[in-house]
Amino acid sequence: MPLEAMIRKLKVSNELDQHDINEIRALPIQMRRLDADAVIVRERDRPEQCCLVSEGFLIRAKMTDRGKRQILSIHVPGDIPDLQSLHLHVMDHDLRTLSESVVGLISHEALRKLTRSRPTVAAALWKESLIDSAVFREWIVNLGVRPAQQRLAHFLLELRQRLTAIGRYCDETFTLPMTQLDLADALGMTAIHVNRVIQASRAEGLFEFRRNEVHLKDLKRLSELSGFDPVYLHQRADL
Amino acid sequence: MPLEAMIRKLKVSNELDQHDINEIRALPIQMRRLDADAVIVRERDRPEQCCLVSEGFLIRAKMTDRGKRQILSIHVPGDIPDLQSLHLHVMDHDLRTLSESVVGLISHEALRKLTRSRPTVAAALWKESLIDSAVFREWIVNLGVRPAQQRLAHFLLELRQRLTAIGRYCDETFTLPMTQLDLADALGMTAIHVNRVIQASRAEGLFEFRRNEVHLKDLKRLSELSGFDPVYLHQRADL
DNA sequence: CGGTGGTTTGATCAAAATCAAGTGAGGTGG
DNA sequence: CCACCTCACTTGATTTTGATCAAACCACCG
Repeated sequence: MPLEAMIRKLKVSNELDQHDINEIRALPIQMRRLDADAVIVRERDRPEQCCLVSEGFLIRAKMTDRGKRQILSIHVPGDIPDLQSLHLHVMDHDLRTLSESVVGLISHEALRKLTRSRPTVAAALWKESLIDSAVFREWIVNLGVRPAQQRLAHFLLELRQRLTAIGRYCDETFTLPMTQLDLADALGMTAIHVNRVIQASRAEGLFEFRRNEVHLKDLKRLSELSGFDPVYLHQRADL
Repeated sequence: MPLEAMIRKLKVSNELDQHDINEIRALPIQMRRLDADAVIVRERDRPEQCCLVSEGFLIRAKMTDRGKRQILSIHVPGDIPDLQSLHLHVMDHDLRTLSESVVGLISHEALRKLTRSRPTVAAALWKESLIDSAVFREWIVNLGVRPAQQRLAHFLLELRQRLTAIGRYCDETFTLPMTQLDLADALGMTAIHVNRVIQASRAEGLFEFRRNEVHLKDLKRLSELSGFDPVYLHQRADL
């Protein structure tokens, strides 16, 4: 049922009619279970299909010539993290699993056929990639101007918002299968510093982060601190 | 002739047939001259048209609640920096001129009509927005992992590459109407530090930057230093 | 001329990186 | 069942990078 997750996700920002939905449901999809930390596509690959997340967490990341890694985004069920490969034929970054995951592979051919036959779906997918872009912009702001603690808080609040939209956030708690080193590579800091920021935040009663579980304890102060404003996620107002 | 610049730009990454090109040429466009540092659209606006750059430089930027500014991207003739507004109705950032500029405004309505009648053009525009996204990703890497001097060098080399594609780079020299403060806001550092990095780079014979003119003196060392690799710009191989 | 915006310099400070050891929990094999 | 291994996390000491503060300087412009 990963296509259901995709439909649900698309509906977060798009209007689709029954016909569109039926055509999406009819997409040929090849399910695949993947271990944690498995490579899905690598920089410079030329994939022939897109990857729809069904279960688990994925990241996109880029390595520099100096051997440093920058995590570019984190992906949750319903996302199609390599949708861009439909038009950009060479990958400019890696796509990997964070945790054990289930993904559905959909061939570019099938997707292209769908976008030709259903312009509304094409527009919805285009829009998804534009939201993806908006998330990158906010990530730039996060790295560029926010100090470490605010940066982490903002990251967590974004994730909270996105997980809420797919019904995977409740009791102010969610799963986040990232090590402190992963967080460091996402937030442009060192693991040691991430650790110190986590401890400081814990001491201040902002949130707990233990064994891949995040528990947000003071949403109000977290959003003041981080300046998180969900406008850039372009979700429908009624969510 | 700003539509010619757009066509030229689209051709950098796309194949368009004569019919497509004719339809693009037929787009109704309203030309406008703008002063330096003029606002085109602001965060939270809901624009009804897109802005095609004809002459000059534009930036996209976001302000935080703390009053800090992060520049997200820089735009040159041929770009449509707010193409995303076609599908994302609320602006999540500002678009302003850097220098005195000429832009062409094209209504969303006309663009939507064009994308419906010419699927190839729709795909080309989608692809442009995906390249935009790829540029954001590299910007994230720049902010996240590269130290100040490499960061600036990378920024300049990207600009060089993009200006070359539109024929505005020659003799290893190009116009860059940014103050050191603008550079600072783009690169996530302070103007003072930008100044020191520029001076150091000048002393090392890497480049000169005076009165809005950049002169690259040692391309080889600049690219080694910055690790610049143009793959992410997704330009056609034959450029 | 004096203002103004941009650049430059120097001195000091703070945030985060780096270096160097730990601890501690879970998993494996003897 | 326990020794031990590994990976993640934690702590402390030290250094570096870049930020902040303060004050010129300089060129262009009205």
